[in-house]
Amino acid sequence: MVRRSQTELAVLGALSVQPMTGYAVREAIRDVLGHFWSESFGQIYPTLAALEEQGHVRRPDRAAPYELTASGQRRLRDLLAEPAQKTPPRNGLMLRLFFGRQLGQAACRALLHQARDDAERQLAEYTGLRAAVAAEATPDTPYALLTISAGEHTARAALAWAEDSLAALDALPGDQP
Amino acid sequence: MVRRSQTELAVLGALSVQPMTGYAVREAIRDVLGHFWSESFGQIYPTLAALEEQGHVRRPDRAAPYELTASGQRRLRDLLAEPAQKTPPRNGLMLRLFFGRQLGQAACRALLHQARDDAERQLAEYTGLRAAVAAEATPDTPYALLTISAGEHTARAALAWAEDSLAALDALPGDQP
DNA sequence: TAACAGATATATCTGGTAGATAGGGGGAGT
DNA sequence: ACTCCCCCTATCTACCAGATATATCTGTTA
Repeated sequence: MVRRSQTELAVLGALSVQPMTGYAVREAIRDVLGHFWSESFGQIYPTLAALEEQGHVRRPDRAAPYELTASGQRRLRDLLAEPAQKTPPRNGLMLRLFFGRQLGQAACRALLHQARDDAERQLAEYTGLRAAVAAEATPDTPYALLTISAGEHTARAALAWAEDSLAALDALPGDQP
Repeated sequence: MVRRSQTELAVLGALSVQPMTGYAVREAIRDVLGHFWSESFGQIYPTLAALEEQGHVRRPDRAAPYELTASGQRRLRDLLAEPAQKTPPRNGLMLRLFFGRQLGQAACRALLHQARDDAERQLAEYTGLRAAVAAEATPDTPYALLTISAGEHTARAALAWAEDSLAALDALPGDQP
């Protein structure tokens, strides 16, 4: 199976909202899609160049922002319809907890405390984000709320897991804090 | 900041359980850490060669499995103590749902159905895994159960989110199925 | 016994990807 | 004029996944 570049879809999607420079594409992806997607300059600029060569994206002049062409709009729809390829898991926290006996019980507790705090902070972020997005009702709003809801569910799950796990570690025989 | 190879930690961790060939390392990572970690041959073989050169890993002869040396054991502990670097998010499902209006409501519903089924299947997997791991009690078992619990929490959250989202889409004005 | 299938094992290549780095240009304040 | 500080465009290195090539070993079937 051929590996497909996922950057193309994200860049076309960003430009479907409004014309932007490469820099602004990166900002938009970080600020708007940041909780489930990320792109780096090293990907964005070559992708924009390739898209321009294929006519999916255009710049009135060298200094103007990139804008989607009709063919780019079509390309976006095609890519959206392709099945989402899932990225292989790589969770450094779990890797450390799995070898927790060798890391030590105290260090594991510290990791879990951090995970709990992270989840709490994230949950608060999503709550604020939900309010901001819900405030301005557009045809796209319901779909954006779907992705925010996913973040909330995930953060709440992480929070509950961290609490459970701290309790489980406390019940373990061994050096208590 | 220097980027650290995360493969090194995973390979040393696998070899800390028992001596293995490169092929077996890959199998162990897939079968035991598979729900939160993955490695490819393209990473494992060069990493093993580098670890051997640094003396962290040894092979009695060319055909024997790799085994951890004392310095490798130390290296493993050092890497475990390093803070886990989180991988940037890249969720193709969310990317598609975010641009759901352009994808179409029916296609979004199909994606959510698939997500719900995936979550259900995963949850069943974790339940089976928990039973298998809990059956044999070793000093490492409680830590393995922590990572399984994380999977269960995440899968349950994904399930609930998919149900919620399907309901939200149904409540949306537009082409109903 | 020969042929075959399938698992084990090692290695390499291509191309996607992250993160660091470098530097040009323009506006704001001093 | 000077010099920050953004905005903006790149480029490079290292990391990484997945496909592929190749060879050996083992058990099964003809």
